[in-house]
Formats: sequence, structure tokens, C-alpha cells
Amino acid sequence: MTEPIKLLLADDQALVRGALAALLSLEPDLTVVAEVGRGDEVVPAARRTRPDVALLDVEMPGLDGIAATTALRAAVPGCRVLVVTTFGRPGYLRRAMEAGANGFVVKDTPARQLADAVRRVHAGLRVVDPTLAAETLATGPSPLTERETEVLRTARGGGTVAELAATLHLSEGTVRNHLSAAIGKTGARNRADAVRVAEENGWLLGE
Amino acid sequence: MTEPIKLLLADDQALVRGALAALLSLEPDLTVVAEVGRGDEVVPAARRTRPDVALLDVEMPGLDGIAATTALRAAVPGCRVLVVTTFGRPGYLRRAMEAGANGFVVKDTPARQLADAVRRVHAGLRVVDPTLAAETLATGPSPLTERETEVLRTARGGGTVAELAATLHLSEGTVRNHLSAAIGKTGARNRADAVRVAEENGWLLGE
DNA sequence: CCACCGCCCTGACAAATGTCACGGGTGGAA
DNA sequence: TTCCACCCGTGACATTTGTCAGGGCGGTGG
Repeated sequence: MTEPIKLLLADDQALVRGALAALLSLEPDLTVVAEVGRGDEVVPAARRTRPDVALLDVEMPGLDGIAATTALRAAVPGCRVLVVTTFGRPGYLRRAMEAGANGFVVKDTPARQLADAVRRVHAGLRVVDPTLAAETLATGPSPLTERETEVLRTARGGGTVAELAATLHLSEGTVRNHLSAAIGKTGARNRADAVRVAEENGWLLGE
Repeated sequence: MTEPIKLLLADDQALVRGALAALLSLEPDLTVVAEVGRGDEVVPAARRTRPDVALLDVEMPGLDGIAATTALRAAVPGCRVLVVTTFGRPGYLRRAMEAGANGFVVKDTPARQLADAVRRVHAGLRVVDPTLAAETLATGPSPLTERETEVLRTARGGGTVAELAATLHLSEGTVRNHLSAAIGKTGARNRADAVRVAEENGWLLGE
């Protein structure tokens, strides 16, 4: 028998993290060598423990899973990345793959498939939920321009145009223009609706 | 040695559900007798398998964890309920306790404490995160009236006042009044802001 | 009984929002 | 170079939104 596959787990919910560790430790060919709860702890832990595969959640404090993927691929090239996330948002998959992830698994896939996904990723294969992949192809990339995304992201907090303009150092008219464009592109009726749509599609990632 | 404690797990994310099962099955005095992914499957499964303790997530399709708690306490009185949730929202804890839950655990508690929480609940004790309990007492119950809550809940979708009025069978003026009252009570600036605040406090639960 | 409270509605008003047309600036692609 | 897309800004406009002051209705409790 060969060496077991060494795993790093990153998830902000300690209970889920521990449970995943228990689940994966049941497999004789897998061993968990590190667990972290923040995105910015991924690279330091990986440098220390040299895992073969890292399982990263997208929603994490410090650094989101996508950014952590980028950092990890740069710092420890030999370590493969399997992104495990709650939300099957098309934009997440796209961004994860662009960041260099080797696999993408949603948290409502059956538990028994997770170990297989890990093994496939370790073997150099790509693992992607086919349904989500189709959806991603269908929705296409974000139609929003960079500023529109930024404005929409800031508008999540629910402030007035004046406040948005102040925090973004823009004029009110410009903010309104960007919002109007975003509303049009998302097919929404409202600013709030536009924020919702963009968020559901994973177009508001980063920062 | 006595009989092991029989558990029912309810969580919409199959991966988390399976992982929790793996984690709890490591304990010799615990055994998982049922796993379900929807709130409305809790009672039927409990009738079949007669668990001693049910671990219920709050966010579930079909029936949320609070409503499932109420139904389960009525249908299978001998079964204790431990609510396990992602979000430590004050309103959730309050509602869960009112519904008859015996314990309330947030998903970022350490994994090793979960089995103890289960044992305490089974022994008839109450298990509550002290920090969250304090916060709940501080925030108090929802200041929103029933209609205000309903209007705010409908406003989550992000439609215009006219649409809200149509789906709620109310006049536009009334909808505006309820929204205005809700905005005042939540200390928000906006309709969107009010929705956000109310949601974060767990005041929008049910349906 | 009457006061009170929540609910529903009206109408009107100021403020915020969404839309449009326009111009100037920049940088990349044809 | 010339185009084109994006960015930033202006100003004006119709619509929507939030607020306020009222009034009517049905319960509950002193």
C-alpha cells in the first residue's frame, strides 16, 4: 500500500469542518493533516503540512475560497484544490476554475461521493458537478463591468445614493448611472432586486 | 452498558448530514437511526424509527427547523430536539425555544462538543450557547407586527409596491405604511435595509 | 361602556430613485 | 489611425418611495 493522501480542510464552521474530518478519516487511504477556519490561514498551514489536496469552502472570513485558491496555487503548486461550497452559484464555479481549482463540489452532493472526488482530484482529474457546469455555460460570464460590480457590491449594505457616492468617491449621478446599467443588465426592477440577482449568480465575489 | 442513544439527523445539505453522521457515529454510545433532507420528512421518519434525540437544521426546504420542532414535539413527545444552525440569529433561538426545543447549537462550535450537547439534551438538560442567549435577551422579541412582518417578508423578493400590494391583496398605501413602520422600528434607512436587519435578527421566519 | 391597539385605507407631500441624452477622457482592437 | 467600449460626469425628467395626518373598523380589557 502506498502513502495515504494528505488533506487540508478549510471551512469557517467548526462543526462542519470537524464532521468532514471525521467523514474523510473513515477512508483508509485519506488522512487529514490540517484544519483551518479562515481563508488567510490556508497558505501558512499548507506550507507547514504540505497536503496533497486542499478542500476549501468559498464563504470564509479573512480571504474567500477563490482568493485562497489563487494564493495556494502560487505558494504550493503541488497541492491540488477541491472547492466545496454551500451555494451552487454559476459564477463561483467559473471563478474557482479560473483561479486554478481542480474540482468543484456542492455541499448537497451525497457524502459518499466526497472521498471519490478527493481521489480523482489527487489523480489529476477534474471534478465538476455536470448540472452546475451546464448552468454556468448557459448563464455565461458576468455582464457587469468592473465599476458596476463595485457599486452593486457597495449597495448591498442598503444605503442611499449619497452614501454610496461618498464611500466610492464618485458623483451621485455616476452612481445612479452605474446602478441603472446594472439593473438593466440583470433584468431587475429595483436596485435591491439587482443586488439579489447578481448575488445569486455569484457576480459579487471579491472583497 | 445501556442502550445507545438513537439519533435523527435533518439537514438539507447531504454532505454536511453525512459528515455529521460520521462524526457522531464515532461515539460508542450514539447511533444514527435516520437521516432526512427536508423539514416535512422529520415527523414521518421519527414515527418510523423512534429516535431519542433529533438534530434539526433551521434552514430546510419543505418545513423550516422551527416548524419541524413544533410538529415533532406534538407527534413524538418522547423525542428531544437539538436545533443545529448556521446562523446565530437571536430570533432563531427564541423561536426554537418557544417551539419546544431542548437545545440550540451554532455550527461554529467545536466538533467535539456536539456529542456532549446530544448527551445533555438526552439527559433532560437544556443546551444553549451563553453568548447567543445574552444577545437574545438584549435584542428582545421582534418589534414588528404580524402584517409588517408579512409585508417585509414579501418585500424580500425585491418588487415594487404595486406588486407587493397585488400579491398581498392590500392597497398600495397600506403597504407603504407597513413598510414605513418597519423601517422605523428596525432603525433602517431603506426598505432594503429594513429587510436586511429583520433577516439578520431572525424576524422573518415562517413560510 | 369606553379607551386602546392593531389593522386597513385615503390623500397628499417631499425625497429618493431610475432613466435618458449628452460630452469628454482613456485605452485596447481593428 | 480610427473605431469602440468603458469610465466619469452633468443636468433634467418621470416614477417610485417614504412620511405624515387623518378616519373607519373590530377586538380586548379596564
